Amino acid sequence: MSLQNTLRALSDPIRREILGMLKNGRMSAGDIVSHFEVTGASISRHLSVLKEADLIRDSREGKFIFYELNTSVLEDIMLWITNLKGEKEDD
Amino acid sequence: MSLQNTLRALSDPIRREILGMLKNGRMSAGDIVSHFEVTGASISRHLSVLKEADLIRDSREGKFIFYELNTSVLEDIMLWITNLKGEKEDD
DNA sequence: AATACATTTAACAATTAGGTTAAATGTTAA
DNA sequence: TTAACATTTAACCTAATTGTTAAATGTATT
Repeated sequence: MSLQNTLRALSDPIRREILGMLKNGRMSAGDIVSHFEVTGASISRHLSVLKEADLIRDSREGKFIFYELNTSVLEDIMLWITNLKGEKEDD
Repeated sequence: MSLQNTLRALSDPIRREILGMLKNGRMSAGDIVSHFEVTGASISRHLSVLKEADLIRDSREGKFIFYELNTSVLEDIMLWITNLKGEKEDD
């Protein structure tokens, strides 16, 4: 919801890896968990951080909760960086 | 030196503000400190985090240490984000 | 060499973050 | 409605982060 949230969410390697996995399509929480060594509870909290940052969206389907990537907030980071570099390329 | 370091460095609002200040040119540590409410020691550690991340460079000139922005590592973040969004725009 | 100034480093306290296990919630199916 | 499964939430622990003050370092000036 804010640049702060987004950057904080991206500052953890597990969370970045989750985003990378979701690039190939949506996955259930369980499928995501199975790619890591840490517990489901731990991944669940990572997912909630990503969700708070609006980097992912979730939707329940029966027993499963599916997560999918939402890249729109990444635009803000791009803008911030571009601006820092001197807004040479952006309008 | 790594995406991890860079993103971690950017995840703190004071550090981002420091970078924003340096956009307008180099500044001494003391000048940077005077823009914040926190102590010099605290800013000094923020500066060292930014330096470890290679986001700033320092050079001593007499009593002063000047800091300047180094935007080159931001490229890596741009690439990572672009790739996550589907590498539609990059090569 | 002694003092003063600019900045960093050390030592410590408070807060935040990330991990674990156990309990709770939501959903499906018997 | 009970049992089983998928996931989250709670309680707790440890490690990392951020801030403070005090001491240390590096440079300039007298």
